[in-house]
Amino acid sequence: MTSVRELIGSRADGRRVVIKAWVRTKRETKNATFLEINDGSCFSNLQCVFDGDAGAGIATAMEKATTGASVAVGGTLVESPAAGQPVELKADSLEVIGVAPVDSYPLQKKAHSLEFLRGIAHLRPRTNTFGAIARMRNQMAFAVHSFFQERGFNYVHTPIITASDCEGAGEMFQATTLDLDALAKNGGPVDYSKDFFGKKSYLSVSGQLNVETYCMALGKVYTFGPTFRAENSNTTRHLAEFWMIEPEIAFAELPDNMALAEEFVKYLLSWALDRCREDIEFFDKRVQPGLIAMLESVRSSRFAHMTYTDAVKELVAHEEIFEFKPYWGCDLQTEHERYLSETIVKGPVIVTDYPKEIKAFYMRLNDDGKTVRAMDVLVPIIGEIIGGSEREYRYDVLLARIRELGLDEKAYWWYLDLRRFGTAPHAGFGLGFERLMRYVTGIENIRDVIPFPRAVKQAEF
RNA sequence: UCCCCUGUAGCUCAGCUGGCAGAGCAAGUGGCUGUUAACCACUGGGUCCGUGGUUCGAAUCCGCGCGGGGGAGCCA
Repeated sequence: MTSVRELIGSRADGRRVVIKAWVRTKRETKNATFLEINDGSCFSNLQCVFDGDAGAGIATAMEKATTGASVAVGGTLVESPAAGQPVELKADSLEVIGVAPVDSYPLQKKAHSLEFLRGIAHLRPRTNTFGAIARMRNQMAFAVHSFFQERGFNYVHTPIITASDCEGAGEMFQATTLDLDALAKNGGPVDYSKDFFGKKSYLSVSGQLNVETYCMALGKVYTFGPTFRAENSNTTRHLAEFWMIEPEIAFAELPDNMALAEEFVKYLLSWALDRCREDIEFFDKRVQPGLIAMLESVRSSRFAHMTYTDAVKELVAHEEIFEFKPYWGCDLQTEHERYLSETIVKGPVIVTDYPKEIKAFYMRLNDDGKTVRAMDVLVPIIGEIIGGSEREYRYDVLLARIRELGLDEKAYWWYLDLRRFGTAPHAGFGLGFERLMRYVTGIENIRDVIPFPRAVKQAEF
C-alpha cells in the first residue's frame, strides 16, 4: 500500500497511484480544489489537486470529503507548481470511504487546545501534534532498545503483578479477584488466603529488585515496561500508569552508572534530533521554541558532577530566593533542582552522595556512614529525569539497613540471597519514559505524551 | 493531600461597581483566488456547568456539588 511518506519522498515521475488516507483540510477555488490528506506515515500531508470541472461524480464525493473523512484518491504524482510542497497528486478519482459529518465530528479545520483534545483521546491522534507525539514515542522506544542491544544488554521482562509489598517506591494498586461488593456487605476481616495468589498482591511500582536478580546472572540487563503508582498526585509530571526503563550492570560502581546514564541520555537526544527531524521541527516551531537548540547543546555538553553536600552549599549561598530554605539533610525541592541545572551549571548535572535518610534502603552506604551512593540526573526545565544508585552488595550492611529502617527482613529473603551467593558490586538507574517524552517534545503535560493517560480520577478510554 | 485559578456558541475567549448575550476561529451560502494557519461579504448557531440563595432584576454576588487547569508534596 502506498503511503504519503513514500510519495513525498519520491520523484514526481508521473506514475499513477491510489492512496488511502484521512482528509485534513479542503480548499476550494473556482478552477481547482485542494484536498490535503494524511495517513499518519509522516507529519506532512499530501496535497491532492482536483480540476474545478472534474465532473459530477467527483463533485458529489467532494461534498462528503470533509475534515476527518477517510478517502481513496487516485491520480498521478507530479511536481508541484506552487511553493509549499515538492510534489502533489494530480487527482482524477475520489472515493469517500467513511464520512465525518461536520456537525458532529469534534475536530475542526483549526487549532485546538491540548486540554480539549485530552477529552477526546480516541480522536486526538488524528491531529498534527498527537500524530507527531505518537511517531516520536515509537522512535524513542526503539532508541531505548537499540542503545542497550548495541551494548550487549539483555532485555528482561520483570513481572507486572507482584506479591511482595517491599518494592518501596510508592503507593501500590492492589490486584485482587476477591468479590469486594460481597465482602463489603458481609463486613469483617478479609481472608487473603482465598485471594488468587493466596496472599495480597499488587501491581508493580518498579522492576528493579527483580531485575537485580538477572543482573547477578547475565551481567548487563534492562527492563522497559509499565509501572503503576497509586499516589494521589495531580501534576504535569506524574501518572498512575507509566513506562519505565531500568538498566542494571554488574561489577559496576557509581561512576560507571553515571557514565552510562550520560551516554544514554545523549544517545536518546541524538536519535530524536537525527531520526525524528520533521516531527521535532514541528515541536520546535509550535510547542517549545528553541527546543532543538537546547537538545543539541545538551547532546554536545559534558554533564557536570556535584555531590549533594556541594550542591547544598551552593543553594545555601542563595537561600534567599527559595521558598524552602535548603539545609544539609533536606530533600532537594523542585526549585532547588532547577536552580542547580538552570542557573548554577546551565546544563545537565548529576548530583551524587545523598544523605541515607532521604534515599532507599538498597543504596550502597558510603564510608562516612552518612551518605549513600545515589545519583540524580537533573536537566534544565524538566528537573530530575533519572534517579539511580550503586546498590549495597555487602550482606551485613544491607541487612543492618533493613533492620535500621524497621523493614520486614523476611520479605527480602530472595533479595538478600543475591548478597549471600556470589555477590558483586552493581548499579543501575530508572528513567521515566514519559518524562523523556516531555523532554524531547517540549510538551509540558505528561498526560499528552502517553496515548491513554491514567491518573487520579482519570481512566476514560 | 494542600494552595491558587477556571467553567459563557462546535473551539478559544471577552462580558467592568448586578440592568436586552458578544468577538475571533470553525460551519453554511455567495464572491475571489494554484490554494496551502487562504482571503472578502453575509447567515445560522446559547440549559451562560448544576443546584440553592440574595435582589425589582444574576452570566455577573454568596453557599453547596460536579468538571477542567496550574503550583506544591510524593516521585520517574
